Amino acid sequence: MCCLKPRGVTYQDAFKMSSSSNEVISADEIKRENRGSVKLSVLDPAELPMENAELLDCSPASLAFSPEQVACVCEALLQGGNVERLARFLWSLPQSDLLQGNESILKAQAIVAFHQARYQELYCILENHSFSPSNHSSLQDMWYKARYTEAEKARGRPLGAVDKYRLRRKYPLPRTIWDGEETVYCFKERSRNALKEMYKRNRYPSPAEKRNLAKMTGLSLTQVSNWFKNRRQRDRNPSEAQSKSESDGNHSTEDESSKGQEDLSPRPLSSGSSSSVAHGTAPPTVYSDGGTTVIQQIGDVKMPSHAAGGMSFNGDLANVNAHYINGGGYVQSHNALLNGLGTASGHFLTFDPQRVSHHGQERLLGGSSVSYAPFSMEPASGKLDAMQTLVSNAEDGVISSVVSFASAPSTPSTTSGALHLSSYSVVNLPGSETTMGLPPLMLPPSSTSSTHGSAPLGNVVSDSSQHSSQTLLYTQTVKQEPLDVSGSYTYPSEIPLDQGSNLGYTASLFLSSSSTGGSLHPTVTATVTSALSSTEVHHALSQAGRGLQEDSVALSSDYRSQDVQLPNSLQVASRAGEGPVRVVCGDLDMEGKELAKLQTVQMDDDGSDL
DNA sequence: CGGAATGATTTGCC
DNA sequence: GGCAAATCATTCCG
Repeated sequence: MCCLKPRGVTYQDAFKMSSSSNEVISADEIKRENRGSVKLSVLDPAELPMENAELLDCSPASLAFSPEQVACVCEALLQGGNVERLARFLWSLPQSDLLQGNESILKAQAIVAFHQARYQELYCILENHSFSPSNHSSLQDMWYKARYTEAEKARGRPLGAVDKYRLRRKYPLPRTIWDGEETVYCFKERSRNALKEMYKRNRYPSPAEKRNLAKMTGLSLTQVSNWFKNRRQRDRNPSEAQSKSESDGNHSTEDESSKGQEDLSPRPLSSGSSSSVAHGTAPPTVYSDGGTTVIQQIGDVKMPSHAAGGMSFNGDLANVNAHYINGGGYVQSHNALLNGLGTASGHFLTFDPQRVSHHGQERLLGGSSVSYAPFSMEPASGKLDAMQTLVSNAEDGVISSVVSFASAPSTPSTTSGALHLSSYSVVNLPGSETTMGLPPLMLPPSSTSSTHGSAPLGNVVSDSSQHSSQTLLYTQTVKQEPLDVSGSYTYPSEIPLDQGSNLGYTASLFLSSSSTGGSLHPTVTATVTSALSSTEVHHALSQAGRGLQEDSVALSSDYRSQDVQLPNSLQVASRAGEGPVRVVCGDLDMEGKELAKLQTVQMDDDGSDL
């Protein structure tokens, strides 16, 4: 660990930072101001019956997240793409959390370092920790972009393609973020050989063969097709290049006489040079505007199948610069939504990154933002950190995400009262290779704080003095608005669908409570439309809710309007091509007090007519 | 979809 | 760095 970010910021500091941008927007306001947008209403914190006093003295230590939780938060924030908030979150963590080498945290640190132009730190992180292949692509991009940016700054002018190429040669990727497979002209030799082999046998492969070849090589079908097309073209007029140069009045370029056996003479890659170029395709584009560098796209999101399910933050980062709205965090543009909460409960909604297809290739678009809530409280004032909110920006109707956590403090003193995101569940869609949900970080049920506080809903333990606290995380991907649901909110309806993509949308609701003073039995009504079979829903619900009894998940025959005792988390997912999913979570009820009115999330699976 | 022309990158050499 | 060849991508046409 060479150069990890210097510490020195305390929870209090973190709180100040976040509280400074605290804004609570009422649901009504949101409704009014965001017609056609997703809205979420949350009860005004002020109405909560809690005595803040008791929530006050919650020492920072007591709010510690488990490593998995920290990682999950990082992932969520990463996915949202708001680096500012991610940075703040990291700052708020104790050193110990940062030093444990968790990949998500490291990744988060790297991203923050990158965005804050602390490149040495970035290199250090990347060079000294091994990252999983799924993260390679984005981290590689970061590595190179950092190099480019540095060089650009040093030279005071934008770099050309060749300049970048040279930098890549000069600063080869560390093996920690690269599988070591050399590439030439972006194609791995292995892939090229496979193509050549096939070409030798058949210059006109059938679609099926191309598909197969694409699968084998990890290239896209288009790339395979282009390769054959180019190859045939070269074979047809091998002299083209020559004539070109000749017309330029130049040397004869004798060379190409190689024609005949070119199959056997692949150009050796930079003789022995260990460097490499690791872009699969679609080289990143960096626009330099004045002093700032705007990343158009980080990483080729068009990942080869094996990398599917990898990070999605790359795309998100893309537009962060362009869309980020100062720390104040709140709504902006047409599709935002938001709101914070206060004291002991928080509810949140999230929208997620989006994707668009581009020439048949899937890419991620950035532009989402994240908000996270109180990771700390201010002991002195006892004021709970209000949830930060932020805007989710959407492009072309695709709503991006907002993730927020509402933390709940608890009792004074030591062991008890720790805030628990009691459960994390992440949807991992079977049928979807490119799920935009949270990464698969499953928190082992048992691993959560032993002491107390994170009793699953439904098994609520009543612990005298304590007040209930809730943590709710909602993350979700939304696209297009289907119908309207009873009193629910709606999404813009004119959202273009991405017919080409093959997405699975997921919605996950995390609700935890270290409640006390009575049972907490919020009810979630999940209305799932057409996307899932009742079995799937049942499975999702029961799986998600650890404390949930199987039989408490009542599924109606048409699996709609199922009322369930709120599990720790609820997940509903749709798979690509299965149609819209709608989830309505409402009527959270706690001790008779309505805490959250309605939370609606609708998901629509594009390309449903596959 | 394949072919031709052309654009943009990548690579090797000097 | 300049330069040109090699290679991959894109566009237009039939």
